[in-house]
Parts: sequence; C-alpha cells; structure tokens
Amino acid sequence: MEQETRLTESRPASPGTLRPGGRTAKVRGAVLDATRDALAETGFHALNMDRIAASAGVGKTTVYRRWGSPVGLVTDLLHDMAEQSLPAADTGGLAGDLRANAELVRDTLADPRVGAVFHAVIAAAACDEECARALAGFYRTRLAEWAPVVARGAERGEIPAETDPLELLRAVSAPLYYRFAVTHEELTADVAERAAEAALAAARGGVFTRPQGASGDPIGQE
Amino acid sequence: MEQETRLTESRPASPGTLRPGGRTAKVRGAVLDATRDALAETGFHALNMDRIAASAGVGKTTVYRRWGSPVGLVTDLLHDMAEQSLPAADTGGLAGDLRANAELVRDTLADPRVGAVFHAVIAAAACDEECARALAGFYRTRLAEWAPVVARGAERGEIPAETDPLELLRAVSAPLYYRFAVTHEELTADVAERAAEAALAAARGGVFTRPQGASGDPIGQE
DNA sequence: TCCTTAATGGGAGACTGGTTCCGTTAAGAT
DNA sequence: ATCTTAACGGAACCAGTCTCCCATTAAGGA
Repeated sequence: MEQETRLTESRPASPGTLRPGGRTAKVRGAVLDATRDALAETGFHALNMDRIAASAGVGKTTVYRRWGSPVGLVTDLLHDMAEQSLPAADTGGLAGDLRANAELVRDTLADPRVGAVFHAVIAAAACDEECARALAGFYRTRLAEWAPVVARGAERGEIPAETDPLELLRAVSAPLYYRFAVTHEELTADVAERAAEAALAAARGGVFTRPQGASGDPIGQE
Repeated sequence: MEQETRLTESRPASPGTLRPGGRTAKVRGAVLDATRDALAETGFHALNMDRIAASAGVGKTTVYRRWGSPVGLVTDLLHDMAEQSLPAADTGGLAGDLRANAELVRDTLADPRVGAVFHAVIAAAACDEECARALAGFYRTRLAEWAPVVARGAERGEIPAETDPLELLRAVSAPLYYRFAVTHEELTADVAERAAEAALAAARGGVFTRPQGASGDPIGQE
C-alpha cells in the first residue's frame, strides 16, 4: 500500500515483478527459449550467459540482472515447466494407469530436447539449493496430479486401502530416473513397463501402506 | 624402442602414466583429497582448479595438465572410488541381504562428505560424456559384486530361478537414488527398508525374470 | 494523451580462470 | 653413482566472463 516505508530502495523487488507486462514477458520468453535450445545442443556445462543473451536478441546486462547465473536460468526454466501441467490418465484400471504414467515419464526423458533439460535441471539442483527446492516443488505438483489414480485403484480394491499414493507413484518413477540420471542407461519401453509392474506388485504386497493417509509433507527438502 | 618414429611428440602419453612412482602418486593423492574436501564444503559448482592446486600444495599448472577441468577431477575421483570395493553381505536370507544392500547405499549417500561427492559425480555425469561412462562403470562393478547374493537367493527358491540379478539390485537402489538426486528428499531408514521390501515383492511376483540369465551387456551407455 | 519510472541495452573496464613458457626436481634406467 | 627425461611448479600472459555506468525505451497509471 504505502510506498514510502523506511525500507525504500532497499528492495528493488527484483526486475520483472513490477512491470511484468509486454516487453518484460517477451524478454523472458526469448531467454528461456534460447536456454532450452542451448541445453539441447551443448548441454549444461556450456551454458553461457553471454551467448544466451546474444541468441535471444537481448542485452546481456538484462540476462545477468534478472537471472544471475546459468543455474538461475535453469531454475526459472523449471518454474516455467511447472506451470504447464498435463492431466493424469484414466484407463479404467490401476495397472493401465501406472503404465501410462511410466510411459509418460519415459517419453519425457527419452526425448532428446526435454531430456537435455532434465539432465541440466538435475545437475543444477545438485549444485544449488534453491534450484533443488524448485525441482522438489515440480515433482510435488506432478505427483499430486496423479495421486487420484492411485486413490481410485484403492477404491476398486486393486491395492490395499491404506496405500500411500505418493509412495507408489515414486516407486514407478524411481527406476526410470535412476537409469536416466545415475547409470545413464537407455530408457527402453520395457524398462517403463517393468517399473509399473514392479511398483504395482509391491503395492499389492502392502509395502506402501502407511499408518494414515499420510497427509504430512509429502516431499521434504534437503 | 625407437624414439624417432614419425609420430614423435604427437602423444605425450598423458602425464602420470610413464613415471607413476613416488612424486606423481603423492601429487594425485593430495589433489584428490583436496577435491573431496572442496566438494564436501562448497559443492561442485564452486570446484575451482586454482583453489584445488593451492590447497593441495601443488602447482596449478600440474592440476590443469593432468586433470584439465573440474569434471576431470571428479571423474578421476570416481575412478579412485571404484578401486576400493567392499564385499557384499551374506545374512543367510535374500530379504536380509537386500536390506543390507539398501542400508549400505543409504548410509553412503546420507553421509555428508560422501553424499556431496555423489552429488558432484551425478552433476558432472550430466555434463560430460566421459564422466558418465566412468559412473556407469562404477555401478557395473558395484552391482556385479552383489549379484551372487541374488543368485544364492534364487538357489534357495526365495525368488524365481530366472530372476535377473542386476535388475533386482537396480530396483533396490533406484528409490534411494531417485530421492537423493531428483527430489532431494531425506533418506530415512524406512525408505531403505521399503526399497528392499518392494524390490523383493516384485521379484517374487516374477517381474524381474528375463528369458535367459541375461548375459548380454548389463549396463549400457548413454 | 501525457508522465513517471521500471526495465532494457550498449559499451568500457575489471576480474577470474585458464594457458603457455621455461627452468627445476626427481623417477627410473644403466 | 650417474644420466636421461618425465613430471612438476612459478610467473607472465591471454581470453572469456561478469559488472558497472548511463542513455534509451516503453509499461502502467493519471
């Protein structure tokens, strides 16, 4: 409200927040596009602020001021990705839904361009605390979107009623991300299939049942 | 033999290979120690060749010549780690062995110093192809060491005879690494326990059975 | 429409990180 | 013990990266 508190000018409110309109938004779009391209072509290690500015047709001062570092660029890219959410599947059965989920993850990571972005995001998160938080947030929303799938399966009696939805979903993703980020193995179709099957088998065996519905914080932070 | 072939000086054979004795070995030890320390304290993003040289008490020329870049340092550190292998457990039952394995992985990643090294290794592998190969090699030997555990379990009839040992072991590790590298969740004791249980349940359900003993290449490369 | 000022962008300069040169040290062979 | 030369290390040098200053543009409000 008041604009003359005593902390005037101590917080310039970080560029882009007070006038997020036309130009500012356009600049952000161009920079994030350029970042995506650069990651797909040369990878995270070669991500260079100057080059991004040049290929985005934007002053490099602006890039340094608004994003600060390559990690900052990747973090913002992650926020951007988090905004576009696609709905979960509903094949009528839990097995089918989980498999659809596994295939979605696989297709995402296996795509050369998107895969490069995820490699970068993982690398950046390993370096920077804030980026790690952004990444955790991304998965929190992603998993939350798919949780109903598990709930429906439980209602149908396909798995124990007390199954923790997030735990099951993590079990589906884990083998894919493990191969992607750690052992760098190829993500074939049957890796995805097996991930879904294994998770379901474990769920049926009651491995993912938790005392309550586990409404605590689902994804913690480092 | 002859020292005047026409490819003289084209391959200096990379420093450290022709005279790996006293001094050279000492330098490598000091540099890798300094690298470990730096990773534990400031993480991969801040890994700086100059600083490593200084804190190792070694000329920076040497560090640049032998390792070339931060990624090179981490890659060599990984090779060094791969040499020290600790034997697999043998508790008498597959459930116990898998649980021991999961706990070993958990303890490794949860240790602040070692965990930092693994974060760095994962980040470096996301940036550099050679480092990714080194990482894949590391896990190939690690898993191979534990494979007999699964074979014994199969002999005892605890799981289907055709179970692919590596596939089962990967299933144990995956949830831990997923949390460690991707979602950055805390690695609690029950995460490890559940990883082992889930993998075993899936194995019992025959999810990891493969046509043959699967003697092809177990871990591919990107 | 006009005004205020947030946000951008070009360019000069400083700085850090990386490379090269060359003399010194000591590993390994005789 | 002596010799050859691999490997090291100090210092100057070069380059790409980042910061700062200030003029210019246009967003959002009156």
